[in-house]
Amino acid sequence: MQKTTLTPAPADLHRLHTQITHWFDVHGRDLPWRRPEAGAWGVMVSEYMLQQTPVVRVLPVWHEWMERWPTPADLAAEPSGEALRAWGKLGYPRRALRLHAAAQRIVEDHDGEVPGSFDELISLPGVGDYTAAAIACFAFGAPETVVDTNIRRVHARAITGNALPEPSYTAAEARLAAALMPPRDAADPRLPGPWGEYDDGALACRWNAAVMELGALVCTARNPKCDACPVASSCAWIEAGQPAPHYTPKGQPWAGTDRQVRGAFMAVLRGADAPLGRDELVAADVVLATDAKADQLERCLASLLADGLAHEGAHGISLPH
DNA sequence: GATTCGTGGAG
DNA sequence: TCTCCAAGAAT
Repeated sequence: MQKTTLTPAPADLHRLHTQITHWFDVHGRDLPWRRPEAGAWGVMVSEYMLQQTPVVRVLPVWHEWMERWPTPADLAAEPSGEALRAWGKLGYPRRALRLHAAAQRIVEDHDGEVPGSFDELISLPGVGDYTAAAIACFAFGAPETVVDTNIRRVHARAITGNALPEPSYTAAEARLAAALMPPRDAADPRLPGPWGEYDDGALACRWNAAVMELGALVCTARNPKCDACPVASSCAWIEAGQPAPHYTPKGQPWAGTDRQVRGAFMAVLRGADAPLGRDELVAADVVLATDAKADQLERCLASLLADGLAHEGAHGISLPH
C-alpha cells in the first residue's frame, strides 16, 4: 500500500521551478566541476570528494587531482597509496581508495571512459544512489532524480513543512523528489543562464543543481536565510510558523574514538617517505596526542591494514603500493 | 536498519 | 569551549 504523495498543483510546481532555477542562474556558484571542460571524470572526482565534505575544502584538492590525473587511466596507473596521499586531509580516506579502484574498473571494463548510465555507475566502488544519479545527470545530462542532504532539507521545509528531514531517507521522500522533477517536455526548452543555454534534456539537471544549491546557500541546516529565499512566500515550513525539529540530532563523538586514532595514523603515513616500524608509528606526536592505549592502537592499526589503507611489508608500515 | 568511517570551520 | 554538520557509502 503506497501512500499518496503530497505534491503541488502543476501551476504551483511550474512557479516553484521558475523561482528556484532563476535564483540559481543569478546566485549559483561558478564551481569548476560545473563547467563543461571538467568532463565526466572531473564531475566524478568532485562527487567522491564532496561526500560528507564541504565545497571549500574540496576545491584545492580537486584542482590538484585534475592536473595530476586528467583521466581515469592516469589515476589507475598509480599505486593506491598515491591517491591516499593526494587525498590529504579531506577525511574518510577510504573514498580515495574506492575512487582509485573505480578508475581501474573504468579502464578495465569501460575502455577508460566514465560510464554514463545509472546502473553502470552504481556498480562502481564508492558509488551509491546519490553519486550515480549525480554523475549521470551532471556529467551526461541524464534526467535522473538527484537527492542529497541539501535537497532533502529543501523538500522537508518548502513542501512538507518540517524543519529538517528525518534521519533516514524514506520512500515517501523519494516519491516526492521524483514528483517534483520538471516535466520532460517543458514548453520553454532553452533558457539562457550564466553557464550557457540549457536544452530540454538538461532541465532536470538544472533543477537538481538549483535545489541543491538553494539548500547549500540559503536553506541551510542552521540559520536558514529565509529573507533571501526565492520560495519563502510559499514555504510550508514558514507557513507553519517555522516549528523546531521534533527530534534531537545525535552528536558525532570524536575524542577517544577509533576514527580519531585511525586518522592520526593516516596523517603520519601520508607524511612519511619510507616505511615506519610500529614503534615509530605509535611514537609519532599526532598519535601520542590521541592518548590512546595500546589495545586501541593495535586495533586501529590492524583495521587500517585490513581496509587496505595501510600496508605492512618487510621494512615496516606505509601507504599501500 | 543502525553503525562506522575523517576533518575542520562556524556559531 | 563545545556542538553541529558538510554533494554518502558500505556493512
